[in-house]
Amino acid sequence: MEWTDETIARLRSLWAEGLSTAEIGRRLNISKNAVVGKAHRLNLPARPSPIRRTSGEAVPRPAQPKRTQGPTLPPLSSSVNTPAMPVLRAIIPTPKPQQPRATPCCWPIGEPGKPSFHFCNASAVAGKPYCEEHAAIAYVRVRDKREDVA
DNA sequence: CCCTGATTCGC
DNA sequence: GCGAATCAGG
Repeated sequence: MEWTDETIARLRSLWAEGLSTAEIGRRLNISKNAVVGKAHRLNLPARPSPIRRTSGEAVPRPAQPKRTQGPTLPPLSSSVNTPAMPVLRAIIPTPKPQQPRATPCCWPIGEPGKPSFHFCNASAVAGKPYCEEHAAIAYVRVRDKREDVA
C-alpha cells in the first residue's frame, strides 16, 4: 500500500468522520487492518470502539452541516461505484451566499479541524464538486471486492 | 457468529 | 513502515 499524502489525507478525513476502520478500508480499497494499522502508526485518535453499543441509539454520527451554497455531493451508490468523497464537518471556508457559478473544488487540504485546513477551491469540473485533478482521485472504483471463488 | 478497533508480529 | 493475523470486547 502506497501511503501518499493524499491517501493519508483521505484516511484522516474518513477517520475523523467517524467511519469504521472496515468502512474506510472498503472506501480506500484496502483492508481494515491496513487502516487501523496505519491509523495507529499515524497516532490518529483512537476513536471509542464500537465495543460499547450506544443503548438503542446508532453510532454517534456527528451531523454534517451542509454548505449553504456549496455543490451537492454525489449520492452514494452502493451498487455501482462509491465515490470516496471526503465530506467535511464544520469547516466552511466562506459562507458567502454568492458565487452562483465557478464552483470551487471542495477537496480538503490539510487536516480537518485545524485552522490551516482549507479546500482546493480550484475550478471544479461541471457536475462534480472537485476539480479535474481531485475528481480523478475522488472517484475511485471501489466495487472490485468481487472475488468469487466458484 | 456477527460486528468493531488494538496490538502483535513477520515481512 | 506495511498489513495480516491475532487478540480483545460487544
